[in-house]
Formats: sequence, structure tokens, C-alpha cells
Amino acid sequence: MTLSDVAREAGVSLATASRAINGSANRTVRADLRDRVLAAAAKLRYTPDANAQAMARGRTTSLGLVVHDIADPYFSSIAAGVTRAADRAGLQVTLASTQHDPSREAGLVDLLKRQRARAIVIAGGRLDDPSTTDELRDALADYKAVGGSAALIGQPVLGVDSVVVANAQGAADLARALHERGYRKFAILAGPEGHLTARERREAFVAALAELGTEVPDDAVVTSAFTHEGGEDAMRALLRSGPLPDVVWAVNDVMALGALAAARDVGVEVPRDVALAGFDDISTLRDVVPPLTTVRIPLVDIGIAATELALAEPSDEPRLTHVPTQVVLRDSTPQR
Amino acid sequence: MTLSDVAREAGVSLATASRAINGSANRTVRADLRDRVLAAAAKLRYTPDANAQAMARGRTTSLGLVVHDIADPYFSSIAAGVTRAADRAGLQVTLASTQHDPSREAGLVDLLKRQRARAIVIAGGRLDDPSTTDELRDALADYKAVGGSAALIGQPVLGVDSVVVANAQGAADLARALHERGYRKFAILAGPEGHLTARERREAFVAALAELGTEVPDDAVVTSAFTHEGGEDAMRALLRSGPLPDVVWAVNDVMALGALAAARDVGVEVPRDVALAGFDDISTLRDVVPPLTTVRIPLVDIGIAATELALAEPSDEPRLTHVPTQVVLRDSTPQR
DNA sequence: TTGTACGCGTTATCAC
DNA sequence: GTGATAACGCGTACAA
Repeated sequence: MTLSDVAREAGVSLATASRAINGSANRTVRADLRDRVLAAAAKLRYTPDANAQAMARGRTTSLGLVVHDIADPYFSSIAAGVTRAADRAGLQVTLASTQHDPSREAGLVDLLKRQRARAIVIAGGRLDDPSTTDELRDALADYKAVGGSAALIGQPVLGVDSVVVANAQGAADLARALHERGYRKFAILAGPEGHLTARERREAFVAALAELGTEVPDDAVVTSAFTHEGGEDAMRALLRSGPLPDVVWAVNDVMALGALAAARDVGVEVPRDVALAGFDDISTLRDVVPPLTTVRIPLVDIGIAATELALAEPSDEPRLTHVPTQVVLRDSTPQR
Repeated sequence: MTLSDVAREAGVSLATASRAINGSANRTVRADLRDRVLAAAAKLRYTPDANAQAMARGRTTSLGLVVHDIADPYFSSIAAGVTRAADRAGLQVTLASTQHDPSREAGLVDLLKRQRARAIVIAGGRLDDPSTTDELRDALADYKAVGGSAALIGQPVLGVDSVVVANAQGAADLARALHERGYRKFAILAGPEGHLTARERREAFVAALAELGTEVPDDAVVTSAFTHEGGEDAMRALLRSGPLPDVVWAVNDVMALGALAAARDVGVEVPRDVALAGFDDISTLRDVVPPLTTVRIPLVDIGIAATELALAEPSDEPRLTHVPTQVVLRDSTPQR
């Protein structure tokens, strides 16, 4: 089952067998010999050993993908894009999950470095936590030092190629659109304190409203985890805390869905009692009632873009791929 | 950055460096030497090359996972279980996607064989297509011939270890539960013609109803793709074809959600105008209104079970892990 | 306990 | 065009 076996069976040298099967660069093999080798390989059910090839060639054929939770529709859509792009490039995807623990990202990068993955795509959001960020930055630097290339989705804080989503733009557009629909009393489910994407969206949203003369009171901004459960918790807190706002905006869809569930649990109906909006336009939304207003990010395309970025020729300075966002107004935020 | 570099830096032999870093089996290294090696490794930012280790040891540390579409919540939940179990076993997960084309499964197994993955978990459903099945069976046989072990989720038709879901049991239970709630006129969104899981569920459902004296007319059983879109198509066909049944049952949740959307589009309301049920209890359901009656499968646990099965000591005959199902009655199928 | 040397399966370099 | 043979980075008998 090794190439030597095939070579012996075909009565040629190891080198010839290799060239016949792999189709070496400039060296070409005589037709009859090639046929004999191929026949022998088929007969012996020979499959090349990718590890050995990687050793000999000095490069692997695998690409790493780091996510927080593959069951989250946000990440699974990105993963779909990454697998598709990787497939086209002839690479295998190694899926690494932090299981919601951002501090594990650096360790996963190390693991992918061991594996000498050709490139790494990091899909998780950055946190405003110096030690975690530093660890990741170091891990990525080490990885690049051995010839790897990485791309991340989110804030380009690490000096690596990044796919940058127009979070601020989208959030501001959404704020204006909601204001235009007549909303004035806002509440925000803001996500975790130090989550950069959450912060970026929230700040832009608040700023856009301020420009329109509408303030969001501090006690109408509630922090929580960036998850479904976090959205539930935050919404429950909001519902307990006083009179309802006109509209609740969650900094991502998964949280908005959690909020929707929490509201439903206590008989608060969307949009009758309160309007609701999210961010991301995850595929789950197509099955949610009422249809949720959100800001669309092309998640699959982002996965593809990040993969292509990670696979591109290395450049001296970090490249950025900017991805536009688009407000999608749906029934959860009707005209007032 | 190779082990030789570390050995030289530490002033020891390659073998000693290897033993110090890897912590070899019975050989032990004197404390001071070990410290010197570790220090040198840290200083040089050395990371072992997993490929080289795999070559030398004769086994890799990667596990293959084959799905049809990672963005589908059914597969992404299974994937979450697989990654968790693999992580615990110290293995990396290689994600391979057929992009909805079952005939690609065999090719993906070959790819994972090249990579000499320790084990493979195949999550896609079997089709009643001899040539596709044969190809997969052959690919798996070849894979096992080189020492790999595989487990699949679904019908144990291939002579490999399998996680077997009690589809028939669950479907029959559901049929009886719906009958008990007063439903008599059924329609079934049956999925693709040759899809074994779909067939298994449908047949058990129909048989259970028959035992209760209720027949499902042939024209109330409509085939379609096993996807959201398939559910939409099938539901549309059903809505066009005549008077509404009491209840529509889709053989999986994703299709049921498609059906729900199709109904909504034409103003048919669930459960007021027609009741609706599914199968799987995918996590998406928590955000769907009305709450959908379904049959619960513990998807994450199945991923874990399949991984453990694939990683278990090889046995002479295929092992089966049986997974029970549980009917979950919700508002989409109220008492009549 | 430590070191030497071979082997893992393949590619690439060099003669022929 | 073909065939030896030296890498690739590491683990591990075997000898010391």
C-alpha cells in the first residue's frame, strides 16, 4: 500500500512511480510506463499518504478554522463558506472550537501550527482583554513565523489580514431607519462589556441616534452574554426594570431571538407591545415570527472572503477586505 | 525550529530532546536535562511537527467528519458533539462537506483516508441508491484496510459501527400521539424517494396509523428534497392539491419549517387552519412560533456517541449504539 | 540514563 | 526519460 509497493508491482523505480501518479512538475513519464504504474496503483488500491507528502513537499493541504461554537448559526454559516472555498482550493478544513471560551483561541492556533496548516481563519469576535488578545497575537506571530498565513473576521486589531464588517455603518443605518419609522424610546441589549463587535455596533447606533436628537438613557443599555441565553437574560432584566421602550435592539440576532423568547414568556408581544431588531441576518430568521428587522451580513461570503484572504500571497502589510452591511426592515419594527 | 535545533541548543542528543518533550513511554530523562531541553524549546519557540510525528508514530491525531451541509442545524449540532468528543480525546476534527451531494461521500472518505485520519464519523443519511451505497461501502472498506475505523449515524447498512436512531419508534409514537389528540386526516411531507431515514419514519408513521384504523391516502404523501426548500415545495403542492388535512407531518424539522413558511405565505395559519409536526427537535425550534410538535433526537449526544464508537477498540462485528427518541407535543398540534 | 542510527512514505536533486 | 539517493522531522530499537 505504499508507493514502493506500487513501483515494484509496476516494475519501475520509486521516482518514476511518484512522477506517474503525482504528475511531477517538468519531468514527464513515458505513456506505457505511466499506464503500468496507474494500473498497479489501482490494483493495489494504493492511496498516497498525505502526511508523507506534506513532509516531503514542506507544505500541508489543510486549513484551520477557529470558531466559538459550530452549532451557532452565525458560525455555521461562515463555516459553510470556508469549507466551500477551501474545497475549491483543494484544502481540507480542520475545525477547532473554543466552546465559547475566547481564551482558548491562542491554544487552538498553536494546535493548528503543530499541524502546519497552510492557513488559519479565525471567526470569533475579539475581546477588549489585553492578555487574551496578546496571547492570540503572539500565537499568530509564531504561526506566521513558520510560514503560515492567517485571516480573521472582525476587528483588525492583531496586525493580520482581516475581513472587516461595516458594523458601525450598519448599526448607524439601522438607528436612522428606526428613527425614521417613528421610534424614539430605545433600549439596547448590548452584549458583553468588552466585546469589540458589540461595542462597535452599540456606539455607532447610539451616536447616530444622538445626531437625530434622540438619547438612549444609560439604564436602557443592558449588558449580557453574546448568546441566545444572554439575550433572554438581558430582556428579562429590561422587562423588570420599568416601562417598556418603543423598540429593543439586540446587537446580534441570536440575542434578539433570546429576547423574543423572554418577551413571549411573559406575554409581551412583538411588535404590538414592543418592537425588536437584531443584527447579522442569520438564516434562522427565515423561520421566525414576526419577521425580524436586522442588518444583513453575507455570512457565507464572509467565510469565503476570509479563506481567500488567508490563502492569498503574503504581503508586507495587513490587508483588509471590507464587507458592506444592509438594513433589512421587517415586521418586527413597523411604522409607528 | 526543529527538534534538532532544540537538541543542539540544549546540548543533548535528538533522542533525549524527543523524550524530554514528548515524555516517552518507559524512558525517563534526568530532571536537569529535561529542564534544559524545555528551556531551549521555549526559547526557540519550538512546536513539534504533527505530520512528522504522525509519520514516525504511524498514526495521526485527526478525526474526519462527513456532513451534507454544516450550515444545517441538524448537522451543526452533531458537529458540536463530535468536536467536543474529539477534543476530549485529543484529536483534531477535519470537516468534510458533500454540499448536499451524497455521491461525494465516498470521495470524501478517500480524502480522509489519504490523510490517514484515525477515525471517521459519517453523519449524512443513507440513500437507497445501490451504486452510491456500494461506492461508500468500498471506500470504507479500503479505509478500514489501512487501519482506520468509522462510525456512521443512521442505518447500519454498510457493515460499520453505527449510531441507530429509533426513527420507527419515534414516528409511530408521534402518529399515536396525534391520533390521540383527535387528528384523523393526515398529510405527509415524505422527503426524497430513496432516503432511508425518511422512508423509515414515514412507513412507521403510516403503519401506526393503520393499526388505529386511520389510512393516509397516497395523494396525501408528497415527496421532495430533505431540505427547507423541499418542505416549502411539498407544502405548496399540498396546498394546491385540494382540501387541507387536519395535520401535516414533515419527516424532519427543517422541512416542517419550510412548510410553515409556505403556509404563511398564502395565509394558511398553523395550527388554526392546519396542524403541523416535524422530527429531530433541532435547536432552531426554540425560536419558532407556534412551538412545533416534533420527535426529539439528542443531536449533540449522537455526535458524541458516534465519535466514541469510531474511537473504540475495533471489534469483529459492527457495533450499534441505539438512541431513543421522544415525542414532544407543542402548540402546533393542539387537542382537537 | 543517554546517544546512535534506522525507518516512516514521499518528493526532489542529481546523475545517467 | 529514468533511476538512485538524499532529504523532510520525528520516534524508537539498540547499543553504550
